[in-house]
Amino acid sequence: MKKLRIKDIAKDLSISKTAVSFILNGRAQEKRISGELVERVEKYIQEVGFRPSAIARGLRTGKSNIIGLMVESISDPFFATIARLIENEAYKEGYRIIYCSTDNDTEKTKELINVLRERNVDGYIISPPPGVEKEINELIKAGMPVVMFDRYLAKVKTDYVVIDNEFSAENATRYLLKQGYRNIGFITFSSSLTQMKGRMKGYRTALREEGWKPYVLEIDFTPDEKVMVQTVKDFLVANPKLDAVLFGAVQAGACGLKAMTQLKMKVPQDLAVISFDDHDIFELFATPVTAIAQPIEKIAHKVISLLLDRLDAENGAGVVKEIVLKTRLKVRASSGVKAE
Amino acid sequence: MKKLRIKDIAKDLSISKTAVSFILNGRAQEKRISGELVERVEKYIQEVGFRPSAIARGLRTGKSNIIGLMVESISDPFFATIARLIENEAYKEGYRIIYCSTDNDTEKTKELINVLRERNVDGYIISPPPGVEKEINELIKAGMPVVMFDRYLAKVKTDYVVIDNEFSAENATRYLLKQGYRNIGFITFSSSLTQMKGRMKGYRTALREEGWKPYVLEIDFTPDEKVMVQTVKDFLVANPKLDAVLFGAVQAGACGLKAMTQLKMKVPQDLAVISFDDHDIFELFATPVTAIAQPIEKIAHKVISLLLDRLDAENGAGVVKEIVLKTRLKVRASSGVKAE
DNA sequence: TTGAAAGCGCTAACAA
DNA sequence: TTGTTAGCGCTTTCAA
Repeated sequence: MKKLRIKDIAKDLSISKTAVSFILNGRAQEKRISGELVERVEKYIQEVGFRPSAIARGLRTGKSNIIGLMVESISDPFFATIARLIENEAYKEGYRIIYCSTDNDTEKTKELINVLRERNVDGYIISPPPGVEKEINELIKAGMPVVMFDRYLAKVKTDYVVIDNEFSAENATRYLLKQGYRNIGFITFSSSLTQMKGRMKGYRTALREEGWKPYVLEIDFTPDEKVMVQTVKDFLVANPKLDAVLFGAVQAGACGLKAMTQLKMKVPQDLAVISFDDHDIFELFATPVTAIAQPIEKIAHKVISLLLDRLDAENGAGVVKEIVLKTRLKVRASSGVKAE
Repeated sequence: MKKLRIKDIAKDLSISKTAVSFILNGRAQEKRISGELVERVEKYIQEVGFRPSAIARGLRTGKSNIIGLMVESISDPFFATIARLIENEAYKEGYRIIYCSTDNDTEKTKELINVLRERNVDGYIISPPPGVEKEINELIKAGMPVVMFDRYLAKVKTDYVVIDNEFSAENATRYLLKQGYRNIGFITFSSSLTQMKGRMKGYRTALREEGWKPYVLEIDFTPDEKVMVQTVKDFLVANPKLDAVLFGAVQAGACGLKAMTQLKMKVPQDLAVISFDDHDIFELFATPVTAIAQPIEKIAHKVISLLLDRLDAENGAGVVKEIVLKTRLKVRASSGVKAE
């Protein structure tokens, strides 16, 4: 049973290719094709399980019905969850997803943009590394819908969805201060990205305004987690005065908790903890960890809605929408009042 | 700057379309095109950033260079990690990935297979739900390379990569028995899939041979985790004799640990724990949890290698490779010797 | 080495 | 309502 084409269907049913095509595309009524014929064709198509070639259609129409999703790493739980939610909503609208992991690598991302481009994807959802402004702007200039999330690029004028990083970090830091902690560290991955800069800024602001000194550790990301855990351990040992720490991301938090466990530090007695991103590890840690929870569902929903809007719009351009969502501080035992 | 076509390149360089095409496909030497010309064309292509349309090429050649990846849910950390590793290796070989989450839903999966089929994907990596034997067999009959993983379908004769579920579960159960536990429960998601059946069987075998009674809870999966946690709580409360429990999957383990935390049960004093799949939550739990770790890298590597082999082979058929990998019991404090 | 031309399967303008 | 036809951009055969 070889693959059928529209032509075959038409021949089998002794009707025209055009009619089949119109019926397939739901334009039967518009083209005034008899309901009787429509039914006959649909029944036949059903029977033989005919599926028109998306490739051929794509070549002809210039639409691929594919959305390119570029994230730092699809295995990151935050991005994996977003990917899942986006997939669901996109699917309902007839779009499929091709994903790429950028590793936050500028050159790799440029290449990946080209890869998606040659596949004629209809729209892009990008959590961009720094340095790809030019490439994304070219995409936009070529009329492609692009939505950024998690971070944005100041020099790229297109929709984005982010959280209020600065406020969230400041708020969490102030919370620690209110609980009685004074020497509060900030541990995060080194990054020039907007979201990390915002978190860092909020942390520094809170401390500065209250007159306390910042202690910052920027971890270089490596695939070998042990190395990163060791970095955190060294930092904690080198700064025994610390009584609290804010982690800038879930992986930083995971490394930190492992480091603290290995150092046999008690939470919150030896060190209070708050981390960005909520995750099972924080809920289940020996002392449940206070987390700055991102509204993941809302982020995913906004992202795909914005993209679908642009996809529908046709007319390109339109107002640029910059969405900033609020986080929620989920207070748990790790940030309890300082005992002394 | 509109999109270039091969034709434009040829015109700009005053040479033939054919030459450009051959050079693009690395067949210049074979076609005895002068090195000088090749260089000139490559330089120009570089300069203007020309990328041939993958769609047009796909239509012409029948190859899409896309691999379809179908997993239960891309947000599941196990599948997300696999997806990432597969992406990397596939990318090196020039393949891109379209993913779909099946939700383990038979009808949805059938539809998704068709979706991938109409996109002309070159190969399939599937972690199949039950009931899609017919559809997958059709794929295979049509000459499509298919590799299954995590579980397999007995009635589908194609490559697969799984772990030794039965042995792993039996081994873990025996370990608990050796540590002095006697009333050992098994908590898992309800499933007729091979991997879960294997785990169940191994668990039962160990208990039967040692003369102890099984206690099984099969959780119905729901997106609302609270419901599942409650189910586990009810089960634990209803079976106060339990002194140990084996979780059949990481999510079951997560639900279980949450339930136990809420019930203020101490591990391992009130209940010893071992879970399938290793994960940060197990490492970081108040009492670190013994885990049956799957060799994720090896699984991903095997899966994509098998698929690439088949993709290269052309000749279809070939011997069916059924790979069974070993797991590793990572012993932690949650399965310490029973105190009494 | 090069050029012409067919055709992958589909859509859609146009004519009937 | 229906049929014809011209491409979409690329690969590849064949002849020059």
